[in-house]
Amino acid sequence: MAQKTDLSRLNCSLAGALGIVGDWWSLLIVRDALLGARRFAEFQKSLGLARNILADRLKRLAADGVLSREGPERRPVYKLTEKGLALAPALIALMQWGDRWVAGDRPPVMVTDRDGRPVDAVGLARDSRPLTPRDLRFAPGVGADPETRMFLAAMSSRVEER
Amino acid sequence: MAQKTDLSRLNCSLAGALGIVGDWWSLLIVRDALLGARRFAEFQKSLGLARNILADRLKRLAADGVLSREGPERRPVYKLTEKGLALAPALIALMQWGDRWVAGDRPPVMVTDRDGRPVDAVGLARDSRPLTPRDLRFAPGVGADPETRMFLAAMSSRVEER
DNA sequence: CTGTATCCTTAAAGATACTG
DNA sequence: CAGTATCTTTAAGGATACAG
Repeated sequence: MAQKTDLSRLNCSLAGALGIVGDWWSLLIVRDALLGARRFAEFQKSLGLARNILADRLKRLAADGVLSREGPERRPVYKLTEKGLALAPALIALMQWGDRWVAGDRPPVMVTDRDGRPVDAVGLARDSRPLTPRDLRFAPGVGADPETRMFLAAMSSRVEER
Repeated sequence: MAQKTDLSRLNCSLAGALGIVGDWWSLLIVRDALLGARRFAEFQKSLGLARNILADRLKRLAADGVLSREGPERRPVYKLTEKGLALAPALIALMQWGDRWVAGDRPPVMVTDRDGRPVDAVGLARDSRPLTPRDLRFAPGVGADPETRMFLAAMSSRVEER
């Protein structure tokens, strides 16, 4: 969509993440891979997207190191890399949000451990003590540019009213 | 982008979530709101997107109950609702993934508690015991349709090889 | 300041035919 | 089976002018 805007200029790791999995299909492909999908046809059938789009996304995700492409050239198998697996917490958190706020507490998919026991709600913590979103504060990190510092400084004064 | 595909047909809470915050700007707007942004001009300056796009996104996020629009008609203030605040774990998780895998451990923004101490990495757990992504399993939930059940059944046999 | 209204560009998505 | 190659459509996004 006329997206010439380069999100990377935003000096924000969220924007960086969205640059890789921020389109409408990539995260769903990662989801399917997490569920066990391996082959082109499996993703295609599950998601119902056009073949050329799927081919493009698989290529990009592999180029970005999220998926690996293994096996025979003619019939390859896609697997999540460590980088791709590391998306699981974010992905599950988003799924849980959808369960609660979109699906009305009627989850289509239940996420469990190896023994079939439901996982906890993904939450925020500091030294393992739970934190609410209102407890959050933000400060410039080592990668902050001057603009980010300005913005955070301007915002910090009123974060309390949240 | 020629997106006629209705993600909601996917019977998946992740798709449902992406239907609301799955475009390139919405999550970044939520991020800014979490950081303390309140006004139209603040979002616009921070993100640098076109005014009409921002207006559209704010409208949609408000319609979806993620933001509330308060105060004077002429100079309203946007705040996160509970539903919007509930996105924080997913948003922070994605930001942390970007910190680690995109920004190369040079986070532009540091997330802390009220006392300025960094929050924990958002992770998966079951009864407060940490879980790795490879520990995850999936089963049909109460909202699963027949197609989802079929897919999960087909995938479950090989989730072990992950 | 906070939008709305237009116009324009472009890239994303879909459909489909073809190939090794 | 797993793509590639084309072609077309359309909606997202940008720019800008205008308005309350």
